[in-house]
Amino acid sequence: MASFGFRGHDHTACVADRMAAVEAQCAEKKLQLTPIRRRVLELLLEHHKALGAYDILKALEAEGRPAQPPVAYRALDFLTTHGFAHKIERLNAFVACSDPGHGHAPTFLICRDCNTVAEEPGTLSREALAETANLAGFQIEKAVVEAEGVCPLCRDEP
Amino acid sequence: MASFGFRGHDHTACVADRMAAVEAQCAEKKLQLTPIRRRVLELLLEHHKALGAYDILKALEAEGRPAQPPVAYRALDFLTTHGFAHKIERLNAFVACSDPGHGHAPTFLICRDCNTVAEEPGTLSREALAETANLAGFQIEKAVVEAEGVCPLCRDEP
DNA sequence: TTGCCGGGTGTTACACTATATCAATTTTTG
DNA sequence: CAAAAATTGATATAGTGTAACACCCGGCAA
Repeated sequence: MASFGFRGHDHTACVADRMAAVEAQCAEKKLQLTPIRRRVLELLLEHHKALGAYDILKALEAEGRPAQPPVAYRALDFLTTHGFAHKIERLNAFVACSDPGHGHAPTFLICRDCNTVAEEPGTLSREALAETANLAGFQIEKAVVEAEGVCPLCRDEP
Repeated sequence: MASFGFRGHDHTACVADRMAAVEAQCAEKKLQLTPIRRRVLELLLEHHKALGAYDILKALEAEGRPAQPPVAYRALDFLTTHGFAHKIERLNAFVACSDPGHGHAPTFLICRDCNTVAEEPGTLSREALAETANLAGFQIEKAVVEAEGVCPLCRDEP
């Protein structure tokens, strides 16, 4: 069984819940959750770790729906633009957002062994960041924290 | 005149000072600041913004010292490994470190117009981060904040 | 001296990541 | 329905990064 936030959980229900939440948001905002976009999001949720665009293409091919790179990148662009997924720059890979529709300064805990990514809210003090930015006259539009290390599962079972 | 931290400064002196500091550290730690490594660091300092590996290769070629990609990546690997430069994942580019030999959780303010990068210390609360990590049983090895926005120069002169 | 060994460099070739472009199709909207 | 907009399909190519091997040069031990 996969892990989420490095703790065990009912993954099947987890995926279903998140899909339902995204569907609801898409309906509300009149966004088109097309079959491809939907499937890509499901893949991210199922694997529950950072997947590269080409991992997704491989998965699509494996299930008899081969596609070219732009297909994956367009779906991922849709998902990230609307906050349903995030790009982990450090890995050139993507993860499903754990809490669509909220905050804008997530912290990612990235395991360097298994590439599992836990998304935690609010490590970054909004005040501290705003203060730093103001000091420099800089206008922040978005900010992320990427922390790399070892997750508990990989630490215990090397 | 270029800007540093979005404020004007004596850039020639700035470059010289930083080079001297890095030289001192290399001498102390018995690191080989070879001509190529030295030149790459100088390029980063002179431009004072994020440069891609291929930007550096172009610059080297322009000054009559053509080189292949591994040359740039090796130099950059040396510089980043020893804390003389940082990689900005968001840009697939590199900047000289503004304060070699210190802290490990820098905040980068990245201008989306001109790619200038300001490195500010300590926006990220070590305590908050440690707390978040402990909560998840995660062992952090390094963390960075990458904030994207508009620098004062680009905001005033669009 | 000789020979080894390690780090650094030069070079070729290749792998991985991402986007531009245009045509074809579907969906939305007036 | 017709026009406009959004999505998809497909080809080609751009941009980023590394593997692998040969070569050179310095130190150092036999």
